[in-house]
Amino acid sequence: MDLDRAPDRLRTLPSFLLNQAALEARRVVAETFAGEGLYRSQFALLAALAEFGPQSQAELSSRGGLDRSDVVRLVDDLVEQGLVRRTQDPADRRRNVISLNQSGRRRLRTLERKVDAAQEKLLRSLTPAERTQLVELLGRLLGL
Amino acid sequence: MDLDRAPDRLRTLPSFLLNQAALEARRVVAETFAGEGLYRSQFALLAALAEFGPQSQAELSSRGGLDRSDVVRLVDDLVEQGLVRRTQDPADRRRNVISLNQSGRRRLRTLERKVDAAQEKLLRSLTPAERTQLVELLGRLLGL
DNA sequence: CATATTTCAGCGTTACTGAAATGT
DNA sequence: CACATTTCAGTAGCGCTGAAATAT
Repeated sequence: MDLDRAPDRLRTLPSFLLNQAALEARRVVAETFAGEGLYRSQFALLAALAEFGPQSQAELSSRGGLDRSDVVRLVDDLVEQGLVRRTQDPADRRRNVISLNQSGRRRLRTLERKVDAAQEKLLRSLTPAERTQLVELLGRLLGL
Repeated sequence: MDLDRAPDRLRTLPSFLLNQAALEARRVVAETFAGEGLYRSQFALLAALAEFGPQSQAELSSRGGLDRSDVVRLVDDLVEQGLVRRTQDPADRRRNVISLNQSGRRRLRTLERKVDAAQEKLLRSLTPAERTQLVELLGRLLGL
């Protein structure tokens, strides 16, 4: 990337740095998911399901920071891969209830290990304290 | 976005937070550039030209963190808009030398003001010290 | 009726790939 | 010859829009 040659105007511009850092993150994490035949955003879906249990696509959408219409396609694919189940909610027949199955739970555990390894690679130039700081600052920026 | 409802697994995952923060940055900054009829990456080109003077597209590519092939199209557009000149380098006829002209310099000044205003908006939940810290951490992550 | 959920078809931007053409 | 630069055509992923269908 050679960003050390970038103009000062960019090297200190938060929106630019965030963009470049996100790109780098994407590159590092992409390797993991390419090998798994999954999209990165599907990890968010699986994680939300593991943490909050069966839920509607609308909930998955807001919890994973994903568009409602993308959730449809991503869940389609997860169903095809046998990682989740999609059933109609009897209490509100507009809703689909998505739930993790055994295979999904197993797959998530594998992914978590690989995703964590990717973070390590991404953050290798930061000390543990700095990593915490970064997470904290980003969280605040996002209103978390 | 409602990311406060996100699972812990994501709320503390650096690659996820970087991605979401970059998205937010893109949303905020996009307003500026939509109104200007320019792409965000063209700002990077103009800034590099202002700071380092006339240079080849290859240099612009590495300095702006852009792909060589995208630089072609972005410069095409900047030429059309009359903001830069593209001339062949007599010393190495493979190269194009891109240079800012008056109109480009003026336009850049306007953009800088608007981009700075957008940063303010993006970072409004952080103190000045925290903003500096964030820039520092991202710079380190990127090897700057 | 207004509102919520899912689904579909399609768009714009972005980063990228591979290869050709040209020149050093 | 190996290598660098520009250009072109095309791809994939991502975030998003608008509208239809269904249900509350």
